[in-house]
Amino acid sequence: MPELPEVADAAKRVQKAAAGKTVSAVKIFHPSLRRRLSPARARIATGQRIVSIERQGKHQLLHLEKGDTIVIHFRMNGDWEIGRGDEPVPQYTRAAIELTDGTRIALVDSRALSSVTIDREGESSVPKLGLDAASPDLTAKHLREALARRKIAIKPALMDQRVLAGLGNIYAAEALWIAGISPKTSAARISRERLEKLVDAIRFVVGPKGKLPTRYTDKSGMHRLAVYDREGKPCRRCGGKIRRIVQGGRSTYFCAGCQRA
DNA sequence: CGTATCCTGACC
DNA sequence: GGTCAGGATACG
Repeated sequence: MPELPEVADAAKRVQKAAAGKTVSAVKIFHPSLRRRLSPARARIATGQRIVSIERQGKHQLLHLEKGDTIVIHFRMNGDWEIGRGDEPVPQYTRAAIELTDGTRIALVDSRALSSVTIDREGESSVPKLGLDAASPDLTAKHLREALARRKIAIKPALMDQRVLAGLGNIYAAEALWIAGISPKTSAARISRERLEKLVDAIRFVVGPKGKLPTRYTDKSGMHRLAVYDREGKPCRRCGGKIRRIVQGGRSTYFCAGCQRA
């Protein structure tokens, strides 16, 4: 569940299930995850109370009482499944945070690309991120400054977490369709007027803080998408054919009819 | 800038 | 069997 609203929702669920409680164990089940977070490192969390939960872009931070932090990133497929430690682990559980009250926060991820790290006090494995895409502080002016001197197309620029934190492949494409901007447009050369439209579109796809829209990215929400995964289908706005191109190694879907450079 | 890489599953 | 996948990083 990789896009920002899903991560925000996941962070809320873990907040509800874990805030103020004490970690009994962080368990790592998948070998590739264990390579990055050794059992010894995972034991740092044992016995510590989770004092707060924070989201930074698509990273979830569980702050522990001694100043250490568990940092989770779901990448493509990760999600939480919250249950009890005495139940069998869900399918595709790659790691789990178990709490002394019996709660188990399972990290499920069929592809096992999610990451879990533990930062000691003063360390940070979270890279430098741009303004959160759901931030009320996001303005056309801010976006213009963040995009200035970027010699890349707007679509990959929007996905660059240093420009704006939280937008992924689906929502970047959807926001550009809503704003009527071609994904190939040079990021630094978008007019102020179109940036205003783009900001509105970003607000729409990630939703206002605390009031997230129906998920686009689960099965029931996918049909709401205007361009993503709709290659060859008609554009809902102009009837043009939705096209697929590759930018930065990722699929970009757009309507060549009504998304102009 | 492009490409490979980390993984597994779905689909053709 | 091959290709693609909602992400991000490392490297040429």
